[in-house]
Amino acid sequence: MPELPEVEVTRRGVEPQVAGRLVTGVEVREARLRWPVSAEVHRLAGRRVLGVARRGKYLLLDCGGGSLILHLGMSGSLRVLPAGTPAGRHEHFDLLLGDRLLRLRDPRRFGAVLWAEGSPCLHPLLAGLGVEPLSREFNAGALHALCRGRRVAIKQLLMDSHCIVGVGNIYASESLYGAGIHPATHAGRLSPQRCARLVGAVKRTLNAAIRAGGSSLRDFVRSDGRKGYFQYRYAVYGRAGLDCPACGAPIKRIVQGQRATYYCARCQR
DNA sequence: CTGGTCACCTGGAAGC
DNA sequence: TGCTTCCAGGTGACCA
Repeated sequence: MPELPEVEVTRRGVEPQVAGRLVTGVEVREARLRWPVSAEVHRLAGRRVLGVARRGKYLLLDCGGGSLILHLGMSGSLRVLPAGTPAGRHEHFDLLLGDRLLRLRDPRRFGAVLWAEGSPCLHPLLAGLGVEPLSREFNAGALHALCRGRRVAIKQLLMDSHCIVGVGNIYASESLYGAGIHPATHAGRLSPQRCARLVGAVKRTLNAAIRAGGSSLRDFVRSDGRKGYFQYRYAVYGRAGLDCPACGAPIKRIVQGQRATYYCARCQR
């Protein structure tokens, strides 16, 4: 379930384990991910990992002069393990770093392992990305401007990575609940005041999830193998028919853009 | 440009 | 028990 919080939790776990280390090799056991693992990835040996950044749901391993781009898709997770640890099913990629390795497991293979020469932000997949929701640039005015003239449901706009990065299906529902906004509201009809409430709710929701180590519904584990526990804190996601924690009304489930949305019809208007 | 739909892939749970 | 159907964290490509 890697949305921004899971990717950020992964980044924070991975960075101290890999920064400054020399790449001693690469193992690709399955190259058929969302895109074929790019050929340049095999030539990483000899480069040094300088740091680990995040842009939206992408992890960027800065190798100086280029970056390894990792995406966890729907079911991916990254772990740091001792060198030589045998690989299990769905463990498609290892970055070897001397006495340890960084391993990608991704059962559904919607993830990606790509190489970006030079600045990763110029890569076609990253160049068109929207605002980082935890940055100062994501504020009421910015959200209101993004919404202007748009008829899409606000929930779908929140999830549109060309507008705002990192907010996926879980945290979109949770944030709209936090803001008291009905998920089907046309984006262009939100007042500046409601945009301000939504910005606050998104930031609070994402930060709370990061503090909880993310959500572990099925596949996600942190880089040390521990699970996150934000899934126990959901107010609405996956809770159709159960009581709203605030008012007790039954949580509703609708489908928007072929994705499930959960909300409280009493608390969210 | 906008909004809507489809595809990619695997596995777990629910239904019959 | 066994087979079928549905559903799941993402997002680029394609269409009208």
